[in-house]
Amino acid sequence: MAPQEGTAVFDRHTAVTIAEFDGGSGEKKFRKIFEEAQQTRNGPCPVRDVIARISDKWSLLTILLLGGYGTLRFNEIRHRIGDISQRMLTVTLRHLEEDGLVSRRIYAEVPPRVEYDLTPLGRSLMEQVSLLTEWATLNGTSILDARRSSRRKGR
Amino acid sequence: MAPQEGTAVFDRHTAVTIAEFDGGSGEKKFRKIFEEAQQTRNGPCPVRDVIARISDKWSLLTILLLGGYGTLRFNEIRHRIGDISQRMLTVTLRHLEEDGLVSRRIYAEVPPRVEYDLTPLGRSLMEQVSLLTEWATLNGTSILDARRSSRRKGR
DNA sequence: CAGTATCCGATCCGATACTG
DNA sequence: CAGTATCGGATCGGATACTG
Repeated sequence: MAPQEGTAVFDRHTAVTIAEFDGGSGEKKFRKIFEEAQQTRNGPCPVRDVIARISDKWSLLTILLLGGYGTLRFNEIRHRIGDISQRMLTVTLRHLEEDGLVSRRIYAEVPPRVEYDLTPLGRSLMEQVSLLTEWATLNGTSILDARRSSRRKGR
Repeated sequence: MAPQEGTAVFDRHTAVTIAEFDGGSGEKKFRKIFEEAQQTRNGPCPVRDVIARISDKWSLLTILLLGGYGTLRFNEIRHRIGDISQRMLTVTLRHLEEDGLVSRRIYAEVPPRVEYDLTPLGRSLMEQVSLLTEWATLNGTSILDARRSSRRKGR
């Protein structure tokens, strides 16, 4: 069980940690995932790209909203989210539409009516995101506690 | 099956979409998830908070890396990610540590040695994130294709 | 109703220089 | 080795005013 890939010599405690980790369920898989997420340096990579696109203040929330309520009009989305500006909702929806995650249907009426919905692709993403969200509701207080106690101890 | 909550009258196509969606697996659950993600307006909410914290360029990638390789030293992380600046790695790791997702062990040696690892909380998050990443590797090309064809069509 | 257009402050993030 | 400190450009995102 010699160290590889330039990792330093382990002390006893670390060795145990690594051993436990290696004994667990498929660390190779996670390594592969990370490596795939790394291809950006040599060319475009979907993982980093997806991360970049959903890493903003409103995308995930919008996807969750459309996932939960189905077809919605512009101002329905706006008011359900509540504290999103008109500009940012427009920008967010355009991005999601460009990526094929949200569909946009315009009805030639006066006053205009525009309906948004998740595409099948968007719905499949929403299912993953909802799992992440469930994790957050379960473990969010742990994070907030850790954050508070870390701040109380200074820095 | 009357419309509720202020939604407009549906045309036939939309009605079908909604019906299919309602007939599916538990849209109420997603509604609940979204509503929980909404509590921020009335007070702090874990979901929006977690979203805000991982919504940056490097957090998810760092979590994936530590998940895949276990204990790593500062420069090991740095070089495996490759294109992260020293400053951003420090900032990212401090945030993750504050939130109790990453542990930091300092060894009183010269030259200094600092080892990072996921905490159990961080590991459980990593498992969710890795699912999201698997989705991205599977569907990333669909997104890139959609984006490209949307850009080709102008705007 | 569903946007656009413009402005501007906040923050993110990289580059660089320095340090225990 | 593993940081900290400082600067400046880029981008994000809110407020406001206007429009088909």
